[in-house]
Amino acid sequence: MLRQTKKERQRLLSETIAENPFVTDEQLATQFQVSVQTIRLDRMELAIPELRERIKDVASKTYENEVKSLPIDEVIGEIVDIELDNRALSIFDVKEEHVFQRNGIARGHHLFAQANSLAVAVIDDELALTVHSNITFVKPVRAGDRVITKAIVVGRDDENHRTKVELTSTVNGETVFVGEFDMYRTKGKGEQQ
Amino acid sequence: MLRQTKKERQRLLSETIAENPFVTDEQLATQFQVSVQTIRLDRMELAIPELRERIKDVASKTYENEVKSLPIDEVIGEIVDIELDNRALSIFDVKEEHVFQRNGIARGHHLFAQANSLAVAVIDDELALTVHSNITFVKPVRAGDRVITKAIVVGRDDENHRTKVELTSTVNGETVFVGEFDMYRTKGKGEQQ
DNA sequence: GTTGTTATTAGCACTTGGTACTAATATCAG
DNA sequence: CTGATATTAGTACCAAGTGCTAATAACAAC
Repeated sequence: MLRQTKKERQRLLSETIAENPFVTDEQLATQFQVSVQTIRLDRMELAIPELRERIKDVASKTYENEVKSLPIDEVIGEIVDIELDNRALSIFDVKEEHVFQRNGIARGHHLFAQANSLAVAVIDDELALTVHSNITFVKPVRAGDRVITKAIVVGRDDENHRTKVELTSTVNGETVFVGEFDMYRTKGKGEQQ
Repeated sequence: MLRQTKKERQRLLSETIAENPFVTDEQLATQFQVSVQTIRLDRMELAIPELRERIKDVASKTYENEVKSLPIDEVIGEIVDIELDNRALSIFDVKEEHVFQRNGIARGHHLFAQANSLAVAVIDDELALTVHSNITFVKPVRAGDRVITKAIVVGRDDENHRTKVELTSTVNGETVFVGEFDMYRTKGKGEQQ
């Protein structure tokens, strides 16, 4: 072969373009010391679109995201059972939009959101805020999984307006997430910040 | 004047392009019922670049803050500065949809999401997952607040694929959130490419 | 009405970064 | 040496423009 095998060049070409989609065929031709036509043949074989299309793709991806801001709304997960100041249960179906594209594992903050929502909901008070929490992601959760989260109120200190809630999330009976939440509540004694 | 004053058309033109930078002069000409040349004169007077430049701008904005371990679109808040495996900074503007209607205080999981996203992003690895975290909501955050979150990688244990990241969020210089995140990463020592 | 000014439209050459296609040449393997 | 594969060259064409000149059109003022 010449300077480099075709295969090797195409491998590097893919990488180069992935790293910097803004590169033109001409620049690539110079870089790999081949003709522009060769680069074009390579792109065709590798099904890599032309510069403008690549840029457009990058741009439209950003644009979609800027518009939608955040998909987390009111309560994450559906509360199916609740006994105020005692315990609560919610269900959250993990979908494609909740997972990392790269590895299909649910982003931690969605599991946290479900737990946090439930911790807030279980407090029988007008105002409940999370003050502190200690959480562990035990096992990866994937799209299609149904996460069942259980909140149990384990302690209450009205002196300091605090309530402690323990959260456990499971998928098919297996624990995937555990957390301890310290919640602030107004009721009990007076003021608020 | 004709159908519309020049001023009014140019005002709408700016708006239209701001809303959708992907529109061509021809489409604009049809929309405003004028010739393509008029649109071009308008763009020139308003100093609005051509379609391709606009798209390139949008694309490069995202690409500037390129993150190896994670496409930027999966991050809550905008990453404004990053030094992989060292530190990162993101900005998140709290809006009405992020707060409790009842008291106007931001829901904890939004702050967590920003912190968690940033903790994932700062890891220079293909796969980064939150394993454990200990967080404290120091002070309530409200709609309109601009939350600046800083992530600092404080420790790394490649034996166990773990990296510890410290997160601090501030609003107007005041700390509102702190957290310690234990992250899992695939690549251990010497496995960097 | 005629004149002046601004606004609009038309047309042409040229640019970038390509596609699509054909044809020639180079390189290597058996 | 021959055939397959790889590479290069060259042409016509496209989108979405820029830059330029020139012709109209619309309206306002005198």
